[in-house]
Amino acid sequence: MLTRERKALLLDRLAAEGRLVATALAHELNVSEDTIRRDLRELAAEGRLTRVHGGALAASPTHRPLAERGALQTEAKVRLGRRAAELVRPGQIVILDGGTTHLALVQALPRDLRATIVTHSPTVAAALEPFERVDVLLIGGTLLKLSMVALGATTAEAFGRIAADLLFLGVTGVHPEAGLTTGHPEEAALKACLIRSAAETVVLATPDKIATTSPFQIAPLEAVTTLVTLDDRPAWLPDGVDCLAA
Amino acid sequence: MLTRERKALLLDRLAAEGRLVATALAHELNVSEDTIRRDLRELAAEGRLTRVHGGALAASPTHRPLAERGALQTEAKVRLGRRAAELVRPGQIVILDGGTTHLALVQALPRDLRATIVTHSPTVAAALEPFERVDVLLIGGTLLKLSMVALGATTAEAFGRIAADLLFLGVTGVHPEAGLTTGHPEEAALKACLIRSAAETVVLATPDKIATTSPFQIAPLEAVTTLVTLDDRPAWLPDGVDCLAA
DNA sequence: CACGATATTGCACGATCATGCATGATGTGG
DNA sequence: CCACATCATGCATGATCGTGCAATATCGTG
Repeated sequence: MLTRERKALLLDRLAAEGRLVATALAHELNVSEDTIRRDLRELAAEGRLTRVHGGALAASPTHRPLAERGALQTEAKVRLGRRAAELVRPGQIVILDGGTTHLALVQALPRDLRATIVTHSPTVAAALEPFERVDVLLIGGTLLKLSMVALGATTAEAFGRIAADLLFLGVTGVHPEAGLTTGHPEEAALKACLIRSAAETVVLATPDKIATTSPFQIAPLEAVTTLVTLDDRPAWLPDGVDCLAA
Repeated sequence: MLTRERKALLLDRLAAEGRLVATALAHELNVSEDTIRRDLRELAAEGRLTRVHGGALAASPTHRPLAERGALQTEAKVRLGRRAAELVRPGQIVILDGGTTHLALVQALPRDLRATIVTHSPTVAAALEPFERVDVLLIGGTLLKLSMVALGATTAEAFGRIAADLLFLGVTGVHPEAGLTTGHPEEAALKACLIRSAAETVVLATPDKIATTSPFQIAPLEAVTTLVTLDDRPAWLPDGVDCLAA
C-alpha cells in the first residue's frame, strides 16, 4: 500500500469514527506501529488531525476556514511558501511581512513549530492562531487597507527594537537595477526598517515580480540574503545573493 | 479507549448533566477510580471543571480557547452584533475588543461607515479589511492565543495614549457582585485600560455570561455605560447602566 | 544502464505516559 | 468521636512515544 493512500485512508477512517488507535491500525494494515505513528505525526503537523497518546482525534473544526482560504492560493504561492517554510529553524525569531504569499508560508509551517514570529500584518497574525508553540509578537500602527499591514512611526520604532534571525520580505518588484521595490512610499520605508532588524532577509518572488519595478525603492538587491523563486536563478542576481528554486 | 477521548467524554457528560460522580464513571468506563480521579484532577487544573468531593461540577464558563467556542457563531451573537452596530455613529473613534461577538459586530457594520476603529485583535482587524472608509489603528503586543488579542506593557501604553468615544468590551462574566470578569489576569488588566481610554463602555453579553463570574475582575458594573443583552434587563443592574435588548 | 539522491520502512534505544495498587491523609456523615 | 468514603502521593509495570540508524525501494539524471 502506498504511503499517501494509507494516509488518506487514515483520514477517512478518522472522519467516520472520530478517533484512531495506532496499534489497531498497524495490525489491520499490516505495517509496523512505527509507520502508523509516523503517519499520524505527519498528518498532525499538517493540522489534519490532533495527535493524542495512543492514536489521534479529529482536529478542532475552527482551524478549517484557514485551509479553505488556502484554496484561493495560487499554485505558485503555495510552492514558494512550502520551500520558504523549510528555511525556518526551531527557536528562531522570524519577522513575517504581510501579503498572501506569506500567508501561504504560514500554512506550510509545521503545526508543532516552536519559534517567535513578529509581524505587522493582522492577517498573518490571525493565521498563526493554530500554532500553539509559536509566540506571536504583533506590531501595531495605522492599517493600510491595500496591503493590510500596519504602518507609521510607532510601527517603525517597534521594529527598531527587535533583532530577528530571519525576515521574510514582501516586494512587488525585483529588478537588476532598481533593486527591491514596492507600490507605496511609506510601506517602502518600513520595509527598509524590517531589513535592518533582521540578520538575514529572504524574498519570495513569484515569476510576475522578477525583473519588474514598482515606483518606490526599498533597498538594493544586495540587501537580500536569499531569493526564493520558481524558475532558475536570474543571471543578473548579485553573487552574494542565494537563490532557491521552489 | 484513549485517555484524551475519555476526558472529552467526561466534559461532554458534564455539560449535559451538570455533575460527575467518580465511582459511577469508573464502573461505567471500566477503569479504576484512580484513573477517573486523575482525569478530574487534571481537567480541574486546566480550569475545565470544578473538583468536588466525590466527583466534579461545571466550571464557570468559557475562558477556553477561542477555537473551541468560536465554532458556534450563534444566532445570539449575530443579533447582539446587529444591535450594537447601531450604536456606532459616523466619525466616532471606537475601540473594539477581541472575541467572536465583536467579529459579529463588525459583520453588521454598514460597509460605507466612516469611522476610526482601534483594536488589539488581529482577527478583528483582518475582518475590517472590506470597510474602505474605516481607518484602523492596530495596537500591537504579545499575542495571547487563547483569545487572540495583543497583551503586554506596550499594548497598555498604546491604549493609554488614545481617547476614544466608544468602547465595545468583551467579558466572560457579568455578575451583580463580581462585576465584569474574565479568565486571564493580564487580559483583565488590559481591559481595565480600555475602559479608561473611552468615554463610553458597551458590553455585549450573551445569556451564558449573565450572572456568572470568571476568576479575574476587570471593573465593577458601574464602569459600563450600556449593556446589550438578548433578554430583559437584569434586576440587579445598577441604575446608571443602560440596557438594550437585541 | 549506472549512479547518487530521496523516500519509506522496520528496528533498537531510552524517555515519557497511562494505569492500577498500596499507603497514609483528609473529608463526610452519623 | 467513629466508621467509612474519598483523596493525593509514590511506585511498579506495561504501553506508547520520538529519535537515530540501517536496509530497501523508488526516483531522477546522465
